[in-house]
Amino acid sequence: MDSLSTTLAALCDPTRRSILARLASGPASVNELAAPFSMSQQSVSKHLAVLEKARLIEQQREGRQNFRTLRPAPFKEVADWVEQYRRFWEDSFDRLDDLLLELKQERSKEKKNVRKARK
Amino acid sequence: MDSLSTTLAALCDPTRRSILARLASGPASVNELAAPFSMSQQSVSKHLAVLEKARLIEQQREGRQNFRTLRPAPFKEVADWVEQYRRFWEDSFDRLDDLLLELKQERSKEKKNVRKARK
DNA sequence: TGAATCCACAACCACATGGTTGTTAATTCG
DNA sequence: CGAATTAACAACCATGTGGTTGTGGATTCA
Repeated sequence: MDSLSTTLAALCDPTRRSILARLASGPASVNELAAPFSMSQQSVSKHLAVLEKARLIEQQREGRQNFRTLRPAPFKEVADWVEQYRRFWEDSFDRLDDLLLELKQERSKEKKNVRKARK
Repeated sequence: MDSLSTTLAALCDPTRRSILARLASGPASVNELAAPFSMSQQSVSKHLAVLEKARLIEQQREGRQNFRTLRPAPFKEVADWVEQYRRFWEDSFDRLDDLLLELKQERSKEKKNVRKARK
């Protein structure tokens, strides 16, 4: 699977996003990360494995404990991807209507050209 | 499932992102959307259903054809979410090291305080 | 009207995902 | 040393996902 798909798949679980939010305030051990959730440590470790495969976090052993830290790159990848669509949500509703109308007119023009080309 | 999770789950498939990219240049029918892929029309329709459940697209019937259009709101939701993490990827690597070092030091300060509190 | 086109619905299948429990290795502490 | 802590590994299970094929309804066109 491509990198962006892996990243988005890792991010689509609320437990994992919550873990990332915790890590945004600094590294944490597995137990610390698991504490807020009503699930087993093993389940949280599975989530951590998913986040690590997506390179959203990295490990750093210290004795018995295993600390996790954020890795920034995939976040930027997501931001860059969604940025392409900014014009859609930033235009006012009126301007969006204009945009869609414009696109629709281009569309029917193309259709006419196709018909013309067939004749 | 919450709205953001549904959106990210819809976005984590490359076929669906490709469909959205096509729709960014204007509305399209199911056949038009299915054409670039080496999969059945029914599979593409399933992907469209996922995108529609996430409110990333909407339908508009015209005779036999069923056109799809982009809906901007969920894109903004994703952009707003990832924006929280901007400071992590925008800081230079040196500054990031500083940041992590800083967080780490805060952490060990907390630890010391905990030990102090126990005494 | 009859044929062709567009597309949705349903059933089926292989595989991934998110949870569980049981266990064990490594490390720290008394 | 022996006990407790931390966290990983493995097996298992229910459910969801992404594909398939078969089918049929609505619409258009000759």
